Amino acid sequence: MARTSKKRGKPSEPDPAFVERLERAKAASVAQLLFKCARLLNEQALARLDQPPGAPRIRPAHTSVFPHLDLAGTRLTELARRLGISKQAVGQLVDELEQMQVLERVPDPSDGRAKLIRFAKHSGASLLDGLAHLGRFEDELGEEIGAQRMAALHDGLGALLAALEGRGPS
Amino acid sequence: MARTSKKRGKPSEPDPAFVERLERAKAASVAQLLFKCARLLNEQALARLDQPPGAPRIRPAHTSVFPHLDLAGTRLTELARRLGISKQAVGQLVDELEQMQVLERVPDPSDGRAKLIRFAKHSGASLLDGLAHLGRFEDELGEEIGAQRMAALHDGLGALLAALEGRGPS
DNA sequence: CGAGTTTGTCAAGCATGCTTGACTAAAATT
DNA sequence: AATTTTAGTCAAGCATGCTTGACAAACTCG
Repeated sequence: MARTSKKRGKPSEPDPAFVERLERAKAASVAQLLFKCARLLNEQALARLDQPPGAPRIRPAHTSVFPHLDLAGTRLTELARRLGISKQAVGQLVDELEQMQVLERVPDPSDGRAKLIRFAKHSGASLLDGLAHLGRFEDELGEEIGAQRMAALHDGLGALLAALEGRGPS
Repeated sequence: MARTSKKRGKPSEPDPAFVERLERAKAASVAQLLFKCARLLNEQALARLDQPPGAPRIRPAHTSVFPHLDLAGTRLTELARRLGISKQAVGQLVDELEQMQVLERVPDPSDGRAKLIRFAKHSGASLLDGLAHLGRFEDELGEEIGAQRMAALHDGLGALLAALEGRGPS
């Protein structure tokens, strides 16, 4: 970092309007924080599960499914609608989670075409235990940064999400 | 939702411990909010630029570079270090941004090997203007959810990021 | 019953955002 | 001067998380 270099005459680059635009471009601070946090949070949360390296692992995309699952079971199409992605994409996620015995598909008694997707109530589902453990992770972080801040974060994110959903997709 | 199905004797599935684990697994609320917000924010922010469909576009990964750029220019290796990714990955991002005339590479006068990466002060850089416009997007969202909440969000995310960075990579 | 819709699946493909490995040229170290 | 380190690049590859298209079986409606 030995910036012993030259600055002859001019003080580098004065250009004021340029610098302003530039600072603007750099200033996506909340968005940047959001990204980094999301990335790190996912990363570390999943690292906690320390799953076998070779076998199919639970990946970030999988976790997004859980909050949309009803206890009684939810249809694939409904899941796709809630997640805002294609049925096929959900199907793949469910396939993998089923293989890991985290979820299970049962035929919908009220519709022969449909299947209900729900948590497997399989006793050996240690992965599900691991997932539950992830809730703890959040609690820990809450302790670390303070419950109040965590609550504010929850509130702010909720509002932000509402604002975002309110504009984009229309 | 017409749950006309069978419930003989038992009220569905009483299994209390199971349900608790399950709710835990579903309860990654802050993390889920974080993800959705990050995704939507990126999506909508970039949609604002409405760039030509055929040509190389600015993608989410690009924007993560800007906050780490010094005005005087920053070396690729330093950028890679700050971003926590490989030099090659940064190189590719810079390549693309250079092609779009958003950034430029200039030889580092103090080191013949190195190049300084900085914003192109090219007059026709309408893309940079567009990027600056993204700052406005955040401001707008701030107005929508309230400046106070936005500040709380900023604070909370900062703390969360610090907590996350403090544990993981060690 | 027959037309049309809906549910889930099979298959293939693609954009993104990285990675690792090998290499050149310039600098620093000895 | 010889060796080692550092800066950047070239090339290839891969995991992730989707997509679109086509389809069979089951349901709904006329």
